[in-house]
Amino acid sequence: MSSFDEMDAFERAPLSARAMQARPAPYLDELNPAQRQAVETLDGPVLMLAGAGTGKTKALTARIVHLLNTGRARPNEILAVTFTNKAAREMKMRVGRMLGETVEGMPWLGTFHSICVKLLRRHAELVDLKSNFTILDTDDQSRLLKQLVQASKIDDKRWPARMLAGIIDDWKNRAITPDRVPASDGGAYNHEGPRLYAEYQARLRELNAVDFGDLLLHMVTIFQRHEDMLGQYQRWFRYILVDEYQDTNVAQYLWLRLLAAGHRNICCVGDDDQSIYGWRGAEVGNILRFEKDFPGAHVVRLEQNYRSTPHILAAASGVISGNQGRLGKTLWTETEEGEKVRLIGHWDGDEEARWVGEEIEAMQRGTRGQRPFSLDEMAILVRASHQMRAFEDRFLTIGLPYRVIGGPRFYERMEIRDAMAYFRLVVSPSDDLAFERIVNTPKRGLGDKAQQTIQRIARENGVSLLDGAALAVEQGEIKGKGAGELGRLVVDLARWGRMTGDADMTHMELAETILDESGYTAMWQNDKTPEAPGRLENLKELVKALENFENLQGFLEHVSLVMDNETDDGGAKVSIMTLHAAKGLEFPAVFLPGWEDGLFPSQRSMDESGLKGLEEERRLAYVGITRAEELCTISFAGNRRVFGQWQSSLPSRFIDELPEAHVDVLTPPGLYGGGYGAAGMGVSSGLEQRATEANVYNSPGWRRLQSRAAERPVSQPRESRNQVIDLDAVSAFTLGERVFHQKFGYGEVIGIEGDKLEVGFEKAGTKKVLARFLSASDDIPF
DNA sequence: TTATCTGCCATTTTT
DNA sequence: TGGCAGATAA
Repeated sequence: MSSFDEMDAFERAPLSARAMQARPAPYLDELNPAQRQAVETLDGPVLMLAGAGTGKTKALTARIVHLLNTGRARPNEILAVTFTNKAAREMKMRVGRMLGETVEGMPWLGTFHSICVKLLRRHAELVDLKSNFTILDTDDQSRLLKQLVQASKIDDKRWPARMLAGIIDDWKNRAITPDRVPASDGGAYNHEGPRLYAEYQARLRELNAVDFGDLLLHMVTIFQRHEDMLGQYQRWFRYILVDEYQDTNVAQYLWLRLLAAGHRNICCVGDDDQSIYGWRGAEVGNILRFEKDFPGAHVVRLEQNYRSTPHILAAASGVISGNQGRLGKTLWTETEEGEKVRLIGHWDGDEEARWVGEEIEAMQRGTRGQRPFSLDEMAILVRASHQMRAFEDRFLTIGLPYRVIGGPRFYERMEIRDAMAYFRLVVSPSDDLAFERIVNTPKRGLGDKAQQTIQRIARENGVSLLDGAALAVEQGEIKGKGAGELGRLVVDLARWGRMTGDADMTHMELAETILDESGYTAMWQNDKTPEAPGRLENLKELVKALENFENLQGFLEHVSLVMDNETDDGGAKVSIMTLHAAKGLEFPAVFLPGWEDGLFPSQRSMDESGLKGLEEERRLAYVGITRAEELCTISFAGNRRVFGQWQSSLPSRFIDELPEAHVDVLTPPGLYGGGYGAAGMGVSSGLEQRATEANVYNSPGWRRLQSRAAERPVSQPRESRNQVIDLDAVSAFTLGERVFHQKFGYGEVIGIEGDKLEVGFEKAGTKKVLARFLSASDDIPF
């Protein structure tokens, strides 16, 4: 700065620019203009509307790095919240990588829940808890509720406890404490809901426990009641970043608003089009309302997509444009056109699975005209997990390696919870829920009656169940072999408890000792059910996982919040998962099966939530399509076995919403198409036939479908459909038959091996082709 | 107390 | 059709 003028310019430049002159910011060069704006607008409220695949995480991490680099905040002054541990981990990793070697910890980068645990442990006394409270998982929660329900003499047949659990969760999601249950909700759970909620909360306090919902709710309560403390945190967290804002529920929203109320330096990132957790309490309204909540907010749209081809984006946009009240984004891309979204109809669900299996194999070999895809690059995304079975069955029979993503988490497995209950009891002997879980596991001859006795004695003496058990044994209230076993358990637990302080023993060794001496390991070793070996394996995993922690306490502290199972046992596999589980992931090739009305969009969604439900389903469709990078294949089946019963169904209404110009129909018209109707007499259809080559299929099932289609109310016209049910062509050919192939032309069948045929083509020579790519040549009438 | 049976009921799921 | 929970029988 030699001249005055330069000095002046420097003074007038935004603070960030000045700071950047001091420090190089190479990470900014890698951003597109929108991303850069989102990163550089540091002060005041910012809403980053990030469409699918637009580099949201990149922008978010760059923003954190920028805050640090410009000296706006120290690492511990940034509050960055995510929903999942995975997202938190990834962000941590990327921030570290961007910053280079010197990675200072970001103590307040984590999930809503983990951050709230940290805060709540500090201030537990403000909600009548001790700072070593336990966090109940859903299983503990429902057992507790069941006890309360039964104690209230409520018919838990008609009013299942899990229903109550749902209602209470819902209240907690909406930040409603027992004293504030709105009158309109008073009738919940046979009018007992509000009372039981209060009882449940009281019971949790007695147990010094919280459930997941409480973590947020308690913090909101504390902040609302203690302004001074809120003020401290408002000053402490100078910048707030929120990922997946469209998934926040009311409690999370309030929590954020309270914390941001002072400086309003809050940056929320999200995509209203990807809000798919409404049923879990997420409020799309939060993101739609952002500009009202934070007047003067900068809204930045990330619209350049780096993931998918134009056809895929266009298809996704076409579908999502059917939704009302969107903030609106127009995704665009520079990538080359690629293939259109493929659409194919199948006769039934089994046929669909078979086709997908073959298609995957073909794509793997690269014989479908595309580049070869590795199995890791392909995924099947379904609406409901029961759809997975058809694929699993099929893939098992053809020996196609696959992996199912989702399903029960590691720590949700029975053996893991049992083992953890032992650990819990060793660490905190007054953990009654843990005691209940394992008193009779393994079987110790302590049935209902014995357990009731323990409960009674514990209550009479005002002590924990474990102490009650000790008394019961002393007083001879428990008889028979149970008495000896129970006495031994009590003594053992106390002994293991003393061993936690033993310097000669690692906590892993202790854990093993507990599992062995309690007889728990032996229980599974003696179990001859097929899953027993797997459970023993899981227990080993559990002990191994302990390595990462200082001691048992430390492990238990974190495990309920941050343990997930990512057992990647090498080898390329096709992924199968639900659409929900796929959010945030991407694959070069994606299969979206089961696009049938009732299944997807799900009838239940529409029944329960009407238009709102339908729109969420549509967002789910949007999420599904936008997972695909190069090739997206949508399919449906005309018949499906539902709960063992065959049902025919109509293609999903979302299929109608796909823009025709970006869709390649792999099956010919006929079913709903004008003109071809019931007069059908064709026998086979080739998959490669295009829409222009009409074909009809003649069978009872086909006719059933047609009549169903005809019955459809006029209010929902479904005209000029472009797809037809495919049929299994395998058996349709005989040696010497004259056939037609889309690519190779006419030829004669000279050999049959299962579903593969050897065909001598007139022009292309002898080839081995899949039967389904052939049609009897006489049946190409049009 | 434990083993077997019957009958019910079936989305999406993170923490 | 199948998985699970509660009821029943041994």
